[in-house]
Amino acid sequence: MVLKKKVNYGFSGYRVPVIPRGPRSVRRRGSHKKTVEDSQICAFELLAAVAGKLLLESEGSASSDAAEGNEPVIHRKQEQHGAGRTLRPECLDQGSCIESVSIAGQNLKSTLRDLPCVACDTVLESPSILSSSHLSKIVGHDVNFEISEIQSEVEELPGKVVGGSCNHGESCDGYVDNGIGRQLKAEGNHNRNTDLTTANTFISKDPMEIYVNTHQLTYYNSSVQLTSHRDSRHRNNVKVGRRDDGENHVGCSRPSSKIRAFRPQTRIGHRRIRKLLTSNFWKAAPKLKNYEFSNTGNSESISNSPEKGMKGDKIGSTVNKASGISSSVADHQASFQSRESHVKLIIKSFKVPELYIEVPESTTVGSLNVCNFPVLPYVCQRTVMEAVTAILQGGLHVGVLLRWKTVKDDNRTLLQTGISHNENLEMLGFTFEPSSAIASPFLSREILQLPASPILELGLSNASCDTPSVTNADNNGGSNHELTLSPVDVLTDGTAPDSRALVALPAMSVEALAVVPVNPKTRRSELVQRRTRRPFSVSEVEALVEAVETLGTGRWRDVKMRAFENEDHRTYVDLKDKWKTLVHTATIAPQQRRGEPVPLELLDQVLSAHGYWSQQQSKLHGKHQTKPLKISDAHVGGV
DNA sequence: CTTAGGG
DNA sequence: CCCTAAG
Repeated sequence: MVLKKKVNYGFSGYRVPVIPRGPRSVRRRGSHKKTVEDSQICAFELLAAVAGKLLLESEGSASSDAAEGNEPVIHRKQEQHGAGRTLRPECLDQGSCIESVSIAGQNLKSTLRDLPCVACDTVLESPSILSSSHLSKIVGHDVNFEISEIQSEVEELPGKVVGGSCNHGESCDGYVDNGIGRQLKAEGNHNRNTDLTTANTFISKDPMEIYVNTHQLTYYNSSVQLTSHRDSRHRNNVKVGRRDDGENHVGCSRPSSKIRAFRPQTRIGHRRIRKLLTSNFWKAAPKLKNYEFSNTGNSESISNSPEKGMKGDKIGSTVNKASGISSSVADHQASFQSRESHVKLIIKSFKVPELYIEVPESTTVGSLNVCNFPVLPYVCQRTVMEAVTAILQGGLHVGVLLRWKTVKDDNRTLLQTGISHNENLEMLGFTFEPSSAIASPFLSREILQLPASPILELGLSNASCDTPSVTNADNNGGSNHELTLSPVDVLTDGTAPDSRALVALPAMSVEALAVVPVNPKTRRSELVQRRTRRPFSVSEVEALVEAVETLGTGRWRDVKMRAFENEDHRTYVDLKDKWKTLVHTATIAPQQRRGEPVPLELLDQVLSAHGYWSQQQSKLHGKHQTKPLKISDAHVGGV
């Protein structure tokens, strides 16, 4: 808030306003210098949160996934890099300290770790290479981890849970019966964890390794990457977010290929997510036709088909399309004997898309089930874990994208589709779409804002002009969420410089979010809290009045910049609203006024300024805007 | 993103 | 304060 010299006008002569109001397009926007957020701290916070959780989880959990490590693994380097299970405090001060955290009790490790290593040595005759059994296993395995932890909640939430993977083209129609005897089923998933009926049986023996970089949490190399940043606009909240840094890669063993990441819809950043979560989200839910919410009674049955439910609107055409083919799975075995050229694909890693966790200040620490991790007392590990869990537990649908287009025909061969052993695999991508529509709800209990269901896209291309745009954007001060389109820097894993890689890319599924609310009315209060009320102080009013006197009533942004630049909790809309109320207050009888009394003098100023600008506005009507103020000529007569 | 208004 | 239509 900035208090400036009072401007007297109207009675004692008005001073020509500073900036004539011109076309907005012409007026410069002023400096959008938002301080670069301290992403490192946040990253660490996230790490800490996760780490704490993981550490706890790891306690008492066996660690051997070898039993299931039958999948062919190629490119699996550094996987042991993060074998350690401790988080070193020293990292706090390091700018690029990479630590690993092992997570036990979750199957992520084996699955995620292997996921990137999915090598299609065998020829897959079906286009759905990605849906090969390997992937299915991996994903399915992974996806269902920790269901036990949220089981109780699952039971309360209608929704569908798709098995982590589907085999042989079967549709992934796992679902959750919301009845009393609700069960989680994963149809079509004949791999491990096929039966989700007893959800709580999914206890991974394999620790999940997380490589953490203080700057960004990274599930590196066959890992899921999590990065975080802080949104300056929501400093009142604790958030754990992911930044769109592209460092996930899926590799294709094919030399000569180059990697590029493409992120068709990365634009869906915090802001948008927030928007969805805060308003549209709830309203949209009722519109869904493929879901039935019946948490209130009667049948309570819910069924939703990802393919149907995902179609429809707004975001993610890619996603939607992808879902269309996600349920098909190539018959890995059948193609095994083929002697055709093989297309080798390796998914080295992929990152978890948006992890958006927002916790209001008013939330008590206890309610968050705070972890005992010293670093981040206010971020509850559980919250973070649930966020992750919610994203993956429901399973993933895999879609194939070729040159940004969804490959819909599952029956065509890879060759026919254009994915051949000889050609450069151009922009071959995969989409990992969370198949669980009920994932988010689990978080709602303690996370006030749900993370959007993510879609992981694995893109492959031979483009060589990879440009790490992330860096620039990050330094751009503020618009971290706007990182889009730019190719993500390719990580070739050093040892395989020529290998192609699929880059995991995030995307958001709006539809998925829309499906979440079981009971909109209830959820809303839980998830989207109103900002805490913050009555304007007299000094703030003074600053506001002063600014408005100078700038007028139609330039709230400028008013904000001028007088409340450093008060993030006061948006220009707030200022506008306050002015509105001030005018109203000044208009009504003193007896009717409430709240902290505003000095009469100020109210008088409000009144006069309001009157002046209103008049000015009317005067301007039809006149040149470049000469809005002619007051000097015709001094507004005194009173 | 901003404005302008209604809720 | 929130939500939205408009620009």
